[in-house]
Amino acid sequence: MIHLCIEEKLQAAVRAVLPDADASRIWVRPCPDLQHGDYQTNALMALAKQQRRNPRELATAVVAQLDVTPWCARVEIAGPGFLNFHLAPHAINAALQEALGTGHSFFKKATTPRTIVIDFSSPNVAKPMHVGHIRSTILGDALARVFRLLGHRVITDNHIGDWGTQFGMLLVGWKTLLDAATLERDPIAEMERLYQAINLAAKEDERIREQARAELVKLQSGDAENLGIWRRMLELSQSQFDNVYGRLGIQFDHTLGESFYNDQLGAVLAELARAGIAEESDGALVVFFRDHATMNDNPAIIRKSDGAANYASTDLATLRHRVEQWQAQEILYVTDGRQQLHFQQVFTIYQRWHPQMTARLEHVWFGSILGPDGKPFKTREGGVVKLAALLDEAEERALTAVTQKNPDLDEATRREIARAVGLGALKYADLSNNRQSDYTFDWDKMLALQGNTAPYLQYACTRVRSIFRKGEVADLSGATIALAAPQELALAKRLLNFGIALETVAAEYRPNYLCNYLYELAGDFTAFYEACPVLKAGDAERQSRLALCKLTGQVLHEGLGLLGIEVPEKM
RNA sequence: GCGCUCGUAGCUCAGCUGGAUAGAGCAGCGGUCUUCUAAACCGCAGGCCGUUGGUUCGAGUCCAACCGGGCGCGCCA
Repeated sequence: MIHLCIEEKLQAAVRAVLPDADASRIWVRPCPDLQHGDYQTNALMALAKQQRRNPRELATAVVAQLDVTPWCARVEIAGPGFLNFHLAPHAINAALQEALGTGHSFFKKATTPRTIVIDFSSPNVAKPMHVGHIRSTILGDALARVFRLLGHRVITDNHIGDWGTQFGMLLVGWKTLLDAATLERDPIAEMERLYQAINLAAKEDERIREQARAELVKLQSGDAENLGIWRRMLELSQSQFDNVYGRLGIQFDHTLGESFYNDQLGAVLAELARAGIAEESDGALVVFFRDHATMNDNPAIIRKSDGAANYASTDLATLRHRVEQWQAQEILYVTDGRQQLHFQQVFTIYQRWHPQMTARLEHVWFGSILGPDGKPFKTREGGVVKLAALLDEAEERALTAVTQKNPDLDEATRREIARAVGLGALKYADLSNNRQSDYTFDWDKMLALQGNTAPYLQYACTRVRSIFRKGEVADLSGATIALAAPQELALAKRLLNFGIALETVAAEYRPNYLCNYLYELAGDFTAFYEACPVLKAGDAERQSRLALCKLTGQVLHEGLGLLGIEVPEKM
């Protein structure tokens, strides 16, 4: 948090020099090259440009007002107007010692906590969860964890697809083709089979299509039998969801699916029509964006011409619920990038509907997962990759690797390690990419112990733990830290920047910044580990190095935890 | 046609309000285990950052045009 202290002083100095300027965006970041210093700001150059001043002169004036004595040994003006801050050794030591004593890891809680709703995962009832749900699920969970740690009030909501036209088909299938034994054994597979069979039959046979429509109408009008079947399908699906989320270590505060908003839709649509926001067009209720720069050609249908609501109307009702009932100040929708237009429309409609609304709405979108051929990821047979099967394979592959490496461990231990490593690898592969990029799914790459992978980071953790297992280490909370070797200094300075990584994740909803940080930290630790013996060092040095190990383990563990990744004791 | 997005090393990817010599991993080449886990580590080599213009003291990053890929665009979600 030293950087925040420096930043605060720097901003104060800028205000002293330029009272009218906006100093809030004058940030301090780690120097990309430690040759130049530990922290730098390049923001004075931008400010100088804006103020039409000479950048070096401005920098000189700011430095004259700047007092960072407790933290910095010196401050330099460099190049066209960079400010480079060189940390004072005792400040680094003090920060590390404080973290050792408190167990608190180099970040600061938000001074003004926000209420943040995060909408993610959103699987469909009666269908298997598949690879298409994984990015949303993992990204949403990681973001929720980061915002919680930073002190925000986070509400996670699983907006499941539990209503809609597919239930007409499913009901017909349930009533005519249901195999009770299969349903007992594998309910999701059976429901999927019913849906596919009826769908196929309906393509050939108009009567089946008519039957499905009739069953849907009955369901929607509250028919007891159909509602009962629907509830049963919901229960069966929920236990599948619970199973997958249990394996992934994910919990939701709410699971308010589409059906939850059914009885609000009529009123929502009526309000939008009455307010003149929506209008009839070809029998549907539609919102136009006639004076909008890019959406003037893309109207949004909020009620179909057959009178049924669709996902736009449900999303509007959902949004209202989150703003009004939960007092959300920020709502994140973690979905596929293909829904950008949809959310732009929903957000715009809602702004027209509730112009006084101040909540920040963000579509936190992500790209596709591609197979080795560069096309959307499928099974060898060209089918959808089911999520449960994907988790199984991750664990199996990790088990093979662990067994090769450590054949002496008993099977239960190896399976437990494989679980953490396999699922960790799967999650990390997703999180370590820029979420907006498409990424190529590759088992070997994600499970590799070299490179920016979960196993590499977990391995670094086990090396730390191994030291403590062998070392019989006493309490380190009062240890004196002295940093001599360059690897010790580099590691120590990296530790200080954990909070910056968290800040950038939160600012841009991008967990890959945390991944990059952890990878760099693990790299620094490895360099230290290679160069600096810990247990064999002399007393004072041993204490200091053990302290570094402890803090590294603490930050790695906490960081991986934020990504939903567990750390095995051995691997 | 309109819109979104991507184009960085042979491959897979990073690149944080525009900033200092563009970074990793794999693959390639060469090294390191009587020493805290060598599925580890170190070194070498590898780049007109799609093209062309523009803005700027400074552009992989911003703007425009073009080339090439992916995706979206009235009753699926």
